[in-house]
Amino acid sequence: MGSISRRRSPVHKVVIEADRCSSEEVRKIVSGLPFLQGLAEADLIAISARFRQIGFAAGRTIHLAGSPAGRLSVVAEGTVKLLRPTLDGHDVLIDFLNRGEFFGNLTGAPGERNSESAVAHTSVCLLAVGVSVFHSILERHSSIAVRLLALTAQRLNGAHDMIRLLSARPVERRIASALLRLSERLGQPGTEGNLIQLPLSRSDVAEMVGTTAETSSRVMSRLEASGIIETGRRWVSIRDRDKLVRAAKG
Amino acid sequence: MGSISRRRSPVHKVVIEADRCSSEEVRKIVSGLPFLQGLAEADLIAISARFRQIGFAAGRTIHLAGSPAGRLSVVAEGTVKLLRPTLDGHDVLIDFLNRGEFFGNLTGAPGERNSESAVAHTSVCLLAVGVSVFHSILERHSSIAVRLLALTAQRLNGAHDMIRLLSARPVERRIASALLRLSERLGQPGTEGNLIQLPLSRSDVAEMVGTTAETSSRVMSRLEASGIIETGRRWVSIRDRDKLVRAAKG
DNA sequence: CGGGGGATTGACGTAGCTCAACCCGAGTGG
DNA sequence: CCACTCGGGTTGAGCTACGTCAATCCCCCG
Repeated sequence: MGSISRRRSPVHKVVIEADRCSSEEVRKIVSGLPFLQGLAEADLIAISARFRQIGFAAGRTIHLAGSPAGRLSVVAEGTVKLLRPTLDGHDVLIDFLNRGEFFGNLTGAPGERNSESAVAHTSVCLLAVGVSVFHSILERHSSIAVRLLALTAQRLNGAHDMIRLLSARPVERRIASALLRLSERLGQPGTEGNLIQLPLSRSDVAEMVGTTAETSSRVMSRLEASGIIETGRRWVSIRDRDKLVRAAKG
Repeated sequence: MGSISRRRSPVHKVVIEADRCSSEEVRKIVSGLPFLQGLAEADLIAISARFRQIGFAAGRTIHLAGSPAGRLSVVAEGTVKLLRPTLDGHDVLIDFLNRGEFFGNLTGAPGERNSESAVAHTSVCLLAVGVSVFHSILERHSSIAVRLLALTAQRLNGAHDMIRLLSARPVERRIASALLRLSERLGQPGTEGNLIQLPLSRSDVAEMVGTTAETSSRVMSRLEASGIIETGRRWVSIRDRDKLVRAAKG
């Protein structure tokens, strides 16, 4: 069936030198941010100037849960993952954030603490502002708060979706739902179905749906054997969305 | 051990006639809303006037997931539960909302749809505004958006906590965590430890942590036998928080 | 070429889902 | 005020999904 044996990961690889993003596009990215739409050109330029860029190599920790939330960060390039530590030590993978999505201190309130750890899943470039600066921006341009509110409500919605997903009981249902969710958020239609644009290991999936890497491997092998997905080392592509939806229902 | 045999539920019972809340306190409640703090007296009064009160008897559906999100509602009295329908039909209990908490269309954007069903868990009194009115309030008093943003960020935080909780694996851990969460949000210190101020059945707990009513019953019996909680028909009280925390760790 | 991280696969034991019977307490209607 | 009913809770007996431990393989990268 089809051409399964694609050797290399089809996921586009993000490479950024350790401490720099490509400088030229910063302004463009900032201006393109969803929560800054509708501002006057002059304001946009002023605001852009307040963001600093920071790069992280894949795997580096951006900040730890519990640390003081000193800034708001926006993903300019690459993927960040948010992890929340459990009471018994290890981490739960809460979400992946891609270009344009933000994390850290959303409200501009001083004294907050990060409630999750942020880790560079690929190498990433971030645009960041300190809380106090961000707070003053919010005060000045209140329309931003309205837009941020909408985006945060959307994120809340996504989190509730995750909660729903996690209460499904046969693990296969959880995994199928998780893959659907990811492919909706990050999927790119291509020749071979819908590739999830993100390096995604079995353990990543496991940490997302609350199971073990072994079980996740078994389930995904099964899904692949049924022609529902196509997968390799750290990548997954949806081959038959309808069947995947059916698997998510049970 | 102690006086287990408390016959009647110690949870304070909310009774409201079917279609009305006690009218007098509406203004007071609206003025006390966290996201309206700091407004001028005159504005507060004007805004209060836009809220209408609606009562629901326990068990009635306030709105269904998928229906047009025509208003923002605030809980004035009683408890509302939010349910999200799963792909295979039944519902997942996402959260309980008590006095002062809001649900529905947070952003004032027209055309949105409710992403979860809201059900009166006890009899409730709601204060509601239509989206368009709410939108105009937001436009006019932008500080409200900033506060709403903070509250929504907090809710997002709570949802992420729920996600973490749900990935814990022995069911006992999930249930212990869920009870802790509830008691932090709703607990009231009393003679017999920390009572969760909310009618809470075994199935409620089950729907929250993604298990069955039977298992939840077994686990809670075990917890009671170990002197960790005290529980009866639709109520739960924490007797030994430390041990409960230990149970949540595993 | 060697090392390491990702993935697969097997064997085994148990947590917990399912089905089912049963009890109890609280409303409700006569 | 009693009887009935119904929803909530408990408990038991299987059966299986899946967690655990362990061995092996295979890319990828240095």
